Amino acid sequence: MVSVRDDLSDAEHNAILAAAGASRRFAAGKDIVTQGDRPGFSTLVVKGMTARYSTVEDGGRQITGLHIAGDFVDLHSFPLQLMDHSVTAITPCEVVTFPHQQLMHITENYPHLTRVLWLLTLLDGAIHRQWMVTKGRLTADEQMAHLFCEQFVRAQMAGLANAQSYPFPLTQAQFGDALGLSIVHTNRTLQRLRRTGALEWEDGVVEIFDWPQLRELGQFDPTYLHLEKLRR
Amino acid sequence: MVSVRDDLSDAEHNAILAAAGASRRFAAGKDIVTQGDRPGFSTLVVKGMTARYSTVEDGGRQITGLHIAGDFVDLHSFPLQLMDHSVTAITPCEVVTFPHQQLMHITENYPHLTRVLWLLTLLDGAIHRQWMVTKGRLTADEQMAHLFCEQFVRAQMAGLANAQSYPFPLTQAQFGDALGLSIVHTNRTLQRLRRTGALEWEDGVVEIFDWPQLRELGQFDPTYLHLEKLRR
DNA sequence: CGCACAATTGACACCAATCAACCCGCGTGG
DNA sequence: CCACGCGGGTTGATTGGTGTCAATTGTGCG
Repeated sequence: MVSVRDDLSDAEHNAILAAAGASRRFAAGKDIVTQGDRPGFSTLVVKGMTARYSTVEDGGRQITGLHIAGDFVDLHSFPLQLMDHSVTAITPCEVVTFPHQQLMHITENYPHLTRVLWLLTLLDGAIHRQWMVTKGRLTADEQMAHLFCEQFVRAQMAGLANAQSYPFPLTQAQFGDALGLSIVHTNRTLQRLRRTGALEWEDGVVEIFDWPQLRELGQFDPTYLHLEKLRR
Repeated sequence: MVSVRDDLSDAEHNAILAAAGASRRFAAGKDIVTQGDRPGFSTLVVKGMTARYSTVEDGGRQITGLHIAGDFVDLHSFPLQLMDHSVTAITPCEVVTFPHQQLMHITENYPHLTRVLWLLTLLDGAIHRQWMVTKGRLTADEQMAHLFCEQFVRAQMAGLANAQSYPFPLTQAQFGDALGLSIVHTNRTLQRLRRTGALEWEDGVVEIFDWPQLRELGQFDPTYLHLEKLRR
């Protein structure tokens, strides 16, 4: 979402580059971090799409976040240490790890950069709250429209979107896990959305035909994505 | 939840005390911060219960978090500035404000204390994720049992609980807004829970009769509350 | 006394989960 | 080459959970 380079001085930029550790690749479907881990480093997505998820007793899975290039998927594990959920690769992924020791050095020496990292985790929290609202108080159609809107804006911010389309390489089952819906109902809801003519979703690409209508359907207001600049 | 004094050195403790600003009181039902505000300070609850919430077009309300004594309700507004949701007083509340200028001073001079503040916001995020999971993948009964469990543990951590009971001063309508259920269904779900004999909820107090059963019902695993200590 | 609010109950409609098929494209092995 | 399995998508039928509408009770308070 927000590139970590935003608003950074040269010194800060160099510090974050120096903190980067190993590059790693993950095949689609592989876990990048697993619930219960104490990873010792945090992971920045460089290429591909990842999902945070938790499972429940009956085997159900809930995806609690989707992350694309430029997102830290587990920056919270730096202060919290223990992973309370898993992160999996939706597509083949390329990531860079940031050892917590290096992040510690940053927090000891670069207060503004520390606030930027803090802010990145707060954006996740803001998105979490919005998902709670859509899950709790919107219909399946509205919720789905909202998620399509959100992902469009986030893809734009990451520079991954075209004027009217963006990559969205989920299966409908995964999409349903993010929405908290069954596969069947996800499929039917998607078909209703398609019939509105607001969008199409094919071959991992969402194409928006009628943005005002989609935004209206999903009651989408991007304020919670905090597109404005960070306080220095 | 976690008292901000945990793990703090004397110097850090003094710094946080020095950062405290005005004390304020709010009557039940009054907003402490409102969506769209740029408060310029963050608010720590000293007494009473507060709720974060957002509203949707049809007038529906979703409560995205409940906060008790010891919780910062809008610490995220320090890095993010703009409030993307509102916070209201469930009961009469006493709070202390921390001017962002003072928090800025802390982040410039107390790296470990900064990480503690960061951690507090990350705990909110972890709870958000858990709420998403219960909303998306558990039944109303399970979700309600889970919330009762969570609130019990959090009340214990704040020193507000007795051995088997804790204050829970919501109306059923507010409780339903937190669960994402209608008032009627909230009431019926509560009655089913009561009939299990696991708990009672009367006059703003929850009394737990059968903790193992309640925990089992709600599939409650407190890992996500990160009860362990912060990395120094 | 009258009123507002919280809790509760019944009847009903509807949204979404489940179960069960089926189609399709693709890769693989006989 | 073809049969087969498999994952992803789609559809129909049915069930069940949840929302909505409406009404009632009880309580506290002006």
